[in-house]
Amino acid sequence: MTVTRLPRPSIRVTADLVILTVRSGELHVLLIDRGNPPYLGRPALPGGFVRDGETLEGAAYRELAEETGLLAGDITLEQLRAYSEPGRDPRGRVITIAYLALGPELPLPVAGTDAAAARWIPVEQALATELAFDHEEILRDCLESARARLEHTTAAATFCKEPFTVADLRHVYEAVWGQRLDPSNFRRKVTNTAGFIVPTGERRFPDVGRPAALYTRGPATLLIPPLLRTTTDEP
Amino acid sequence: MTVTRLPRPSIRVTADLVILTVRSGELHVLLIDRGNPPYLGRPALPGGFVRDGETLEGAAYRELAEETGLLAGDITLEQLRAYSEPGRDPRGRVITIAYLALGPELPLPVAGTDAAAARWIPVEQALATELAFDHEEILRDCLESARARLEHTTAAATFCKEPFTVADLRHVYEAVWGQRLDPSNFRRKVTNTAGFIVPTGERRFPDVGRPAALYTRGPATLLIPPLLRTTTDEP
DNA sequence: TTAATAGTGTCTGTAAGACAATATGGG
DNA sequence: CCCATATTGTCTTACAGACACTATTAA
Repeated sequence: MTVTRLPRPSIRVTADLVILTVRSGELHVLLIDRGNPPYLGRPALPGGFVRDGETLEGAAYRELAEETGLLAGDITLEQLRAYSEPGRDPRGRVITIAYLALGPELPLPVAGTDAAAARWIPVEQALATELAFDHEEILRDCLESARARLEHTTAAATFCKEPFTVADLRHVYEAVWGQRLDPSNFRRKVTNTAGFIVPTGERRFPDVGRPAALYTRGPATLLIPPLLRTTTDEP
Repeated sequence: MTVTRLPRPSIRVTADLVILTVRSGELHVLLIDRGNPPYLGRPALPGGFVRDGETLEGAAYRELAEETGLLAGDITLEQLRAYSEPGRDPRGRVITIAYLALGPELPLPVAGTDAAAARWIPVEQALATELAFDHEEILRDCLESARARLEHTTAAATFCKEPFTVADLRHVYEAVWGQRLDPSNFRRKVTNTAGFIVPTGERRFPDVGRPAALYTRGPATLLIPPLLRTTTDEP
């Protein structure tokens, strides 16, 4: 039996970012307009090639800083999955690892990058648009991941600028899940989960209605028991 | 302002497999002994380089077939995550995407591959061994992923050769979670979850004790509500 | 009959959904 | 006072954990 030396092709690797934030009660994603071929001028997820001696995480945080000015301390990126269809990039063999970030009302993206423009787009609108590459699939996968994450972790609080009210936190769930939640039951749930939110003792006085107590993020990262969506269906 | 052309290094990519099965009530993982440097003779996860025109999934299923003779129809692989530390492979820049497979009592691995040997090792023993590369970290991550998967999906049934009894299914949970479950409450849970297991009407007559009803896997993939471990702790 | 395992029934505490009731601010 | 929102409380149902109890086979 002859042992054949298998081909070990060189592959270029990118880290692409799905950066989500809630603006005016609606979930938005950061998109750029591509400044180079292929898909010139087409909306796309920010991202770029991994450099020598750089981890995927490093590349993802570098891209994040270039596009938004946000540093690693400001926001947490989480690896989602790899996309490897041979034909997915016309330039050749490119594998992309997608990263998901959840942030509070983020600043407008910085200019001066490769991208012709970078801006916040409501996710519903983004999904109705023709995105570059297979970025629609990546965005859909990240969305489902983000929705599931809210069920089992305290990640929703990272969408909130501190200090925040229980209603602020609830609005995050409502925006990401696209579903209204009962304010009373929601409050009971989050206040009974140790370490989720920590009261500051301060209050916020809105234009109308009773003032609300203010909170900061607590040390817990997991929600036990989880806070489940009511309408769950097969994937 | 000068635009610098960024380096876009070529990277080699592997798909590595964490194949788990339950043998004699204990969770086992498939390991090979490396037949080439680096880490010559050291136990490692099976896996190999992605070829031209091949997806990561394709490479993973090809490796699976080469190592075990199992085909895509026999077992499902699920992508876990990518490992990209620059120094993780002494041969140069190699990024690995890990795949997780859960299977019923699987056949002994086929011989005649690169690997000097392939065999089932209890996971506790594998974790106490010095594995090649960063495979211990990959194995730990896949283990935690498998444990979490049993909580929210019907994946545990894929560990069982059909037809199986409720006790067979319970033994899977006990092996993967490393924790005893109450037979009575476990039965109530799985039989009340629509589409998890389907009775065949047949029974199995063991050497000792009352015969048990036999089941096959049902169409459901998600467990709603989930079947949670009692002892859950922060990651 | 006994040993051993399969399977059923019951009690109890926790938590979620629905929703009423009360509190507290600004007009 | 009225409006809007925050916050508390109550009732009901679902379900998990503990565990007693019954059923069915082989030896």
